[in-house]
Amino acid sequence: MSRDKLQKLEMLENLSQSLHKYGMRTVLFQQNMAQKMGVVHTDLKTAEILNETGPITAGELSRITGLSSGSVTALIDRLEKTGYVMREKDEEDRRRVMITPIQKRQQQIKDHFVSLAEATKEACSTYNKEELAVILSFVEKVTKIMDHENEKLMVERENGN
Amino acid sequence: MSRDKLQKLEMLENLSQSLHKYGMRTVLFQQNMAQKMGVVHTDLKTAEILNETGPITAGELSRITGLSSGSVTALIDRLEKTGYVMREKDEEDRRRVMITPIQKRQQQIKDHFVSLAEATKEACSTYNKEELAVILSFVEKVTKIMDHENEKLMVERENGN
DNA sequence: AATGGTTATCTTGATAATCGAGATAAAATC
DNA sequence: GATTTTATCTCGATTATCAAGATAACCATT
Repeated sequence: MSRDKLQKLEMLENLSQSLHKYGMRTVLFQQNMAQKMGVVHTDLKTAEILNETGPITAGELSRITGLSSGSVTALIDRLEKTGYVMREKDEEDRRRVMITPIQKRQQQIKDHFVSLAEATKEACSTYNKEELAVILSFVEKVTKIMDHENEKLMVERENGN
Repeated sequence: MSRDKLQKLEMLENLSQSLHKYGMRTVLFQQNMAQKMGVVHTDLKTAEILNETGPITAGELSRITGLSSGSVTALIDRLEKTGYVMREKDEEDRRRVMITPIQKRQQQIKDHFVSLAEATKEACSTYNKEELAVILSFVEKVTKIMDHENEKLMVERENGN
């Protein structure tokens, strides 16, 4: 293998490890933030999921979070009580319960992430447009990979470990 | 503001949001993985912390994880029982208990992340060395930011919310 | 329209992770 | 040497989660 190729492999390995470290910090950050907001880690996680997906059913929430149906019911109870979401019966299929995020509360959550977002934008402002385009493509790429890996794990779980 | 500048600001905002989405998926991934491995989310998180820090005291673990001292004791009990760590009395300060990760088990954890790491490296192999250098610098940059934000949250917590 | 089977959510009792306050013991400070 | 602080552990209470079963709506077949 060429010297150039080896160098690149090394960089890829380096990148993979750095990304892993970053991921760990993200997990810690979310947990710290939940604690600051006075909610359980699961609750913040769920609010964030709903923020991205919009209204979904309890079943979908169960699948995404990996919680049992019973836990999801309790989870929704908590989120409803604290005003983050509301239950809405689906008129199409009346067994279904749609979980709808409440805008006002969602905004309050986002406010907590402002500091992080600003720091990120600030730090990345040193990159020029071409570099930013590369970085953005990278983040979107690894996001897709995460989606794929998560899908694999969810399917495994459904087929009984 | 110039048209160019506006475009860049938009890209930065876009990047920040994409990164947030990626973070959410990382959190879900770790939770899914913990479930697959049959351990509590906290336990995997702790094992990963120890993997990076090396041996630390119970107190430091309490600070990093945000758990109470009582919970940390129980946490270490679980990790010790399942062979992930061992307690070691610090001879310098005999109140202290050092938590030392056990290599063999740590490796077993890493094995679970191989699929993700390979997929990441594969996907990023399309970038050339210059691009990879930019991306790597970016990841290291946002990791530092996360460290800083986490430190802020930990200090807030210690000063009673 | 009746039946049986599947799907979606909720209910309930049990388990266990976490908290919080207090106990113990070692170190640091005066 | 006495007091205060620090580090961990112990233990009872709380609560998030699970697992299994109940309920109710949908769907397909007859």
